[in-house]
Amino acid sequence: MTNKNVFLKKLCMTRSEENYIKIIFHLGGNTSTLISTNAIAEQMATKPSSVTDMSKKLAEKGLLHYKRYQGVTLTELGVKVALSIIRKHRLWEVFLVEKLDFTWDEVHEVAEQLEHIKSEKLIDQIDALLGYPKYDPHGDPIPSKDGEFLERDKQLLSDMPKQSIGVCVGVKDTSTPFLKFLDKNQIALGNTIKVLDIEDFDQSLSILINNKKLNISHQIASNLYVKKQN
Amino acid sequence: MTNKNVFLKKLCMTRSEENYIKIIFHLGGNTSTLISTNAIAEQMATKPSSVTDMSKKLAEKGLLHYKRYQGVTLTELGVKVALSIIRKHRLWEVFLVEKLDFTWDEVHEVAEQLEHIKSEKLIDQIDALLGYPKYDPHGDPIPSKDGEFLERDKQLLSDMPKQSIGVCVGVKDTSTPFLKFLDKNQIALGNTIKVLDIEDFDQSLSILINNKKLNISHQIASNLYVKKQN
DNA sequence: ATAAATTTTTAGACAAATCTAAAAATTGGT
DNA sequence: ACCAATTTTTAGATTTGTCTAAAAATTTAT
Ligand SMILES: [Mn+2]
Ligand SMILES: [Mn+2]
Ligand SMILES: [Mn+2]
Ligand SMILES: [Mn+2]
Repeated sequence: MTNKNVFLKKLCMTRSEENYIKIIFHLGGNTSTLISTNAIAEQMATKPSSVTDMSKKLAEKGLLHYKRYQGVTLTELGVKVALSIIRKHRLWEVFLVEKLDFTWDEVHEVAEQLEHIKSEKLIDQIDALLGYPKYDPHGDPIPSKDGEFLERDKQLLSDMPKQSIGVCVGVKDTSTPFLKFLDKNQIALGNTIKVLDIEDFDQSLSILINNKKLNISHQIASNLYVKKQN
Repeated sequence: MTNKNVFLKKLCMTRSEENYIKIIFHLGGNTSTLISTNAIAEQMATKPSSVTDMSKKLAEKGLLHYKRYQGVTLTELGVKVALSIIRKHRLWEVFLVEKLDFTWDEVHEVAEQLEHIKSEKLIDQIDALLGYPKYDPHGDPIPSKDGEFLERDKQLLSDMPKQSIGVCVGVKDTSTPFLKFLDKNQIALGNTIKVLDIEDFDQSLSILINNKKLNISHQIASNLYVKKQN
């Protein structure tokens, strides 16, 4: 067991603290970019004053660097914690889809709860049961036990040129309406998509998927990730 | 969906409230027996004054009957809530043992967390995945979705007469030391036990299990449930 | 450079769940 | 029936995480 994992074990984090760390990570706090109080407040659906209070507490605990009026960045330890929560969230999502017949628009809400369960054995066994999956149902990468993960080579469908071909590998928007729309139009991860045409007027696309022609708006295309075929 | 299940859905219960309801049920609050403030405090590892506060809140919510200085009993709704938590707890315990290779002494701690996850679909799918089990790893019955469950025909091994035969169906003590002791001596649920002799001096038993003779103390026998063979 | 707008922090309050200490009610022994 | 012991409740304080309103710092615009 690494030295960092020992710290992880001793740290006792409340559910609220864990949610702050996770959201700061998603806002880019893993790099040295400073994350603003307001940005965190918006994501947490809370007030900036609450964020300030929590930032002080998390800095005290060694999870982030906080300078008044500047913003925060995660410490190395903070990144570790963030990755461990994201790992749990995404593994539970896979579990729900693979083992319990959940649809990909139902899993997020439940995973938000399950990600806070404290048991190292539990999540490692779930990982094993699932065969150590690399990606969650939305195409997002699952960090390994020691925090490693590969960001996939992907781009937005809306950034693909005419006549190019790609494989659908993820979604940017994970809202139920968007995912239901994809289901209705039989667009799923793994499908091959060819961009037939892009309309000058509104950037809407004509694509070939499942051997069928389909017209989709720019907004749809800008929320679908594909891996370009060379 | 029954009328009561509709109530269950609307009720939003905190983790602490759920734990109080569960413990009151286990103390016998499903009958009309009054449960004392002190008894609840002891089980909850909290102070009587805290129990009084919570009793008022839960009575306000319609989950229990509370009369000052008298004690509490669960309402019909309170019993429903208790059974739904116990159902979740025990199903998760089965899941951990059957699907994730947990041992029967490891499951309780994790189930204490998992029992509070809010998702009807989640627990119903776990139930289905497990093949609708009737008993948990410790031999305790699992309430069905609508709160029905059979208490098993069982008695303590220490209450069995000489020469009688029974099948081990449950444990009274679920502590790790006791369960580890049973593992070490290869005593498991489902095993047939014959009482060969009972020592007058200390009530220790000589039993036949797995075709081997074994001596166990009265304390061990008084924490093992068996179903008597006719 | 100064003023205006925005962001962030502070100060003080609140709800939930807990605690301690003291008061009130109940129970039990004689 | 009385006193003493026990149980239970009340009153007031504490911690966590949040809020509002006001003050302070920073950023943007003129
Ligand atoms: Mn998610
Ligand atoms: Mn996801
Ligand atoms: Mn248990
Ligand atoms: Mn059990």
